[in-house]
Amino acid sequence: MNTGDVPATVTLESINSVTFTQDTDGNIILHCPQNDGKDLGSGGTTEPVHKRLRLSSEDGEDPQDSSSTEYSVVTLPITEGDESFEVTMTATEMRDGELESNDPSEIPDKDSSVQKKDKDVSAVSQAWFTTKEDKDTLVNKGHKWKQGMWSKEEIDLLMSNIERYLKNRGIQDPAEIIFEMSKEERKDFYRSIACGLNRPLFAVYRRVLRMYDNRNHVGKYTDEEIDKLKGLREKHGNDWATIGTALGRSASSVKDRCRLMKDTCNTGKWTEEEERRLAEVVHELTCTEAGDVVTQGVSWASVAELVGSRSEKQCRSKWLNYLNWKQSGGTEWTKEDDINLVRSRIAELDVEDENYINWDILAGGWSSVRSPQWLRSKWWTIKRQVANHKELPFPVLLKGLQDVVEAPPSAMNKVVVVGSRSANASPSPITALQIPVQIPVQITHVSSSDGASGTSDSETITLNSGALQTFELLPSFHLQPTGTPGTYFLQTGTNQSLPLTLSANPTVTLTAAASPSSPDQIILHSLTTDNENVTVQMSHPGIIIQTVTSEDLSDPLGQSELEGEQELAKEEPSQEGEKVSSSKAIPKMKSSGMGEGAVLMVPSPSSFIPTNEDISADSVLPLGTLTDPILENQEEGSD
DNA sequence: TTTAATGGTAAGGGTAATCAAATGTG
DNA sequence: ACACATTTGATTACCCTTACCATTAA
Repeated sequence: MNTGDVPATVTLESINSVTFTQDTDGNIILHCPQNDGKDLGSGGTTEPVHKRLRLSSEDGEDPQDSSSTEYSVVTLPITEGDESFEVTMTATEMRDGELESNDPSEIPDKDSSVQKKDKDVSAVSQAWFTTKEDKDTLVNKGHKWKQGMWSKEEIDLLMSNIERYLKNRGIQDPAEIIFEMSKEERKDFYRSIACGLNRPLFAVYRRVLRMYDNRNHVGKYTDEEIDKLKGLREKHGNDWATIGTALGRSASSVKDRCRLMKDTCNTGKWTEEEERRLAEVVHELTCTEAGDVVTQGVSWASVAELVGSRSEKQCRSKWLNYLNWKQSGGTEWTKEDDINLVRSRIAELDVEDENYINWDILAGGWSSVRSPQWLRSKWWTIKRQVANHKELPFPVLLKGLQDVVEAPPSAMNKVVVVGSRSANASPSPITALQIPVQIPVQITHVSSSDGASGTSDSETITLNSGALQTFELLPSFHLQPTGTPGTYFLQTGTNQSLPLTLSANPTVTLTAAASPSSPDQIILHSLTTDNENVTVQMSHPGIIIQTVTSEDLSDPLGQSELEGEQELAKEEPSQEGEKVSSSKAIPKMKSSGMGEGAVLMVPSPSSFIPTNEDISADSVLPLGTLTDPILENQEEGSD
């Protein structure tokens, strides 16, 4: 909730090589390399220094109650050729009790000088609790921590923590520490790398083991492996470690694989008899009756046992994604449900992170929802319509989707525009502020009325989009090649007027209008459609229009940017036609040789203009560049 | 000897990506 | 009927937490 924003801005001058990162709660962590302040008393200490910034404004502060003021980074303009940078921060009032605890008996600090301020997060991240009591204790003290899938931000932080640890000790490969060192030798490794992560230590530990175990993420099991696995299972039972070693797979991997191949398993379509049995068993084990909605508290292992012909996962999947819904009188999911989900249900929650969505509540009493789990996966298919959904902060993504779900299905196409902050920006992925809206444009031909890339008022660039559209950029926009074939910056040479209007019949014309935000480059800023016109507002530096033509599909860049594009909005007969306000603004593209379209990835509607309030989580300084082995590393390394 | 911290295992609920069959569409 | 695109159901590789056990240091 950013309702209490105080317009306090502070300019900091950074000292050399200090890095800011931000944790999942929006706290800013100041990372100071070891040798910078090499006093720090205890000479032996080699811990990296992490400081959670807690800036206090004079008068907002009331030390009496434990309310405090949190600051978050909102902008980081980086001036080139200058060591310094500016950090603009906004102050946010914290409600007391949320994270604060003045309890002096908290987990003791071992390193008093450095980490004593980490009371909130560290109590969690520095505790190896696994028992119910441990958790209850912490919960009772008012602590909260994150569960579930790790976000990209968390992984990034973890990686940078690891990298820093390695650097400090001159170690190259984290696997050395994790798999070769004795406990003694790697003392405090896990504690160090858990800093800033609001997760229990054991969760960090688990994740790290998985990440760096080369026998994990091996990929699909071959038939030979399956055979071998069956044999090994006979011989070694549930000794997964031994079986794993013999197979060159991690213990958890072979364990999971075995779960899928219960001895007498049917595959493929369920028979009516099987379905009947499944329902019967589920209701019996959960003491419910036919027609009741049952989505939790089911022991699927037991269910599978009783059903006999299916594995636990098959049973669960069948039940949650189909059978329970069918039996309790569910209705079909419609396009309106899509809109309802995105524009109302989720939006009303006003949560900052997807992880805070309670799908159980959301799914309640919604007859076309098959189960909370199913609804969640529905959300996933919706958000994948946004090509760069993974990089977008949740609120930004959500806002952008509000347009996407209402757009006529034909407005979606396999189009990708990749945004970038500026032409010469570092390769860091800066797509934080960009809301993709996809416009079916295929740029098959680019011509310029005069060769001089300049500011001639009459310059016209035509993007021939095949059957449907032609883009004309007026008067002095131009496309600047980026070096990647088919990828351009859309650029203005002088102060251009914005927004632009894009009319779609049959020529799409970008027309300049009022005041610019950037003299050089512009970004599409909003897109609205009424019957005939598509209006695009533009501002902010840096946009790449990447075209994806049939020929380009073999291009590696094109490929990678296209991933996850399969399920773009479907055409819906829409019986209640009048419900949806959007009409067919954009005629469906004939597939006459069109292949794929081009995609524009644009920042969001005008309400979303990246003013400072909207910039947050991703506006952190670049961290180190340690790659995530899970994502990056498919080949073998050390073993 | 106890006890707390740390490190570890198996089980099982879960997610997300992929494959394949079914269905829709011009 | 067809050629195809899209949707949906099924599968599976991988993720995460829980419950519990083992070892070690204090």
